[in-house]
Amino acid sequence: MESRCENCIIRQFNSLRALSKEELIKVSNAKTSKKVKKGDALFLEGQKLDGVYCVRNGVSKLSKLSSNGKEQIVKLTNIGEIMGQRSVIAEDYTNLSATAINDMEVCFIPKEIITNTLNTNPYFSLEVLRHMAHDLKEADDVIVNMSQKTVKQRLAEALLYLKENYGEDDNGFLQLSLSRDDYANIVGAATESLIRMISEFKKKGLLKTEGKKIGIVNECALKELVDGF
Amino acid sequence: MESRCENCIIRQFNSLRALSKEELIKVSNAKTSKKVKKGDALFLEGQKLDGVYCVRNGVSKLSKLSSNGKEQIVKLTNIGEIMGQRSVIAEDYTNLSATAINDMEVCFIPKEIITNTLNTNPYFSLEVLRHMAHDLKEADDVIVNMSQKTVKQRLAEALLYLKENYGEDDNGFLQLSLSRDDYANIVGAATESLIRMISEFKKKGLLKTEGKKIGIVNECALKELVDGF
DNA sequence: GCTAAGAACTGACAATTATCATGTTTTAAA
DNA sequence: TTTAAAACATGATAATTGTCAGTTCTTAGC
Repeated sequence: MESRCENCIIRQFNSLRALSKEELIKVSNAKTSKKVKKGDALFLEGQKLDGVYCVRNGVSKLSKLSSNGKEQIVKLTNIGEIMGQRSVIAEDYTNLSATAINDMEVCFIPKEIITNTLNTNPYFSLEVLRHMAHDLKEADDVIVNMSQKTVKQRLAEALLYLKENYGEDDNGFLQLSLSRDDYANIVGAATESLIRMISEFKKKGLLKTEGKKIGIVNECALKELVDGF
Repeated sequence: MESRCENCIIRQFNSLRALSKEELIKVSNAKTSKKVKKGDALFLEGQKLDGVYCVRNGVSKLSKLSSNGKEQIVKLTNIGEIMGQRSVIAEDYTNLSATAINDMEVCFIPKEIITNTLNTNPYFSLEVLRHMAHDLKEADDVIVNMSQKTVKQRLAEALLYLKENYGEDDNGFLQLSLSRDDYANIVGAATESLIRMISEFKKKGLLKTEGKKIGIVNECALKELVDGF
């Protein structure tokens, strides 16, 4: 009982919305659905991708290993996002690994369909271009944050981002629950440093925790922290 | 005595090579040439661009101010590169400032020409897409470097990059001469720290300096430094 | 429910990097 | 050529962040 792209609301959020009905039918016929368990990899850095992944459900982290063996998370995906575009377009190995943070449903679209459509439908190209332009801008922002902000500021920013993008549960805890390790790899700090910072925020009444769950208590204070007090 | 894009070798290096003869003629008729003095800005962060700049000569830095007032250099341009694409495509304000590092000659191409061509020539779109994909990959690499490598490693990497991309003069000094401030803003460190590091490298026989000029003496040692000794 | 594995956490300490203060050299303009 | 401004450089010190060594808490599998 496969669902059809033509009826999929999610495509409104990504570049597939630029496709004509005929093109969508082609995509739908070629695509395969896939379930990915929490913790499993969708693809690994350095692999060659045969297509792109469209996220129907769940969240994944895009990360890269540095030469010292530490992981750096470059981006978290949202529902509707397409992963692996960069690599397919540049006909290049992926520069990032994708790992499911919670259980995911994704659709795999073979690269031939994508490249064909890019060659024939300029609206699609343009749409992909816009998305990539957006990613590039965000990447620039991350660069500046990494080099100019303290771990404290980057953590504050990350927490606000998580609330903004993935929401919170009924008890005011962040919906997306990451390990402390993941937090450290987003912020770009040692896990111990990160944990200490969370404790500090908790002591100051900015956060609350319950097991691995984290909740934002004083959002304003966090926002002030982001641009140095 | 304006030169014509049709005869310009430089376009081989950028996405304009995907244009047909007729399209090139249109571009050439619409473009204006411009000289930019060392230190002058081509555009500023937050501006709306009416077109893109094609670099004929000289080098510029693309940078962003962080909230603490420090500048972070995100990228140095090469000859043939097109600046401002991201902003024109996303119909967005620029997220970066562009400043000439030495005297430059650039061609300004109005955005209407660019967007029109994007809408009608899928090869052009694809070519732009490839370039943007490449930039995105590089940006990811910078993120990882910023968060996982030490200042020492990032400096070593920057120096090797400068040699690789802009060459050295007859006496073995880097052709592109940057201020210590610029180095600090590339590497993402305080200027004093950066200067200290250069002194250290010099003491260890990795570099030589003469005024502001820097020359690489022991390239192998620098390369080893990049991935932790 | 018990238990082992792995997260989460804490402390002590070391390394890295920033800041402030100050002196020296270079550069460019009068 | 002089001179003021800017760039370069160094020392002393403080702040930030990482590392190592360990303890406690959680959780999944038996």
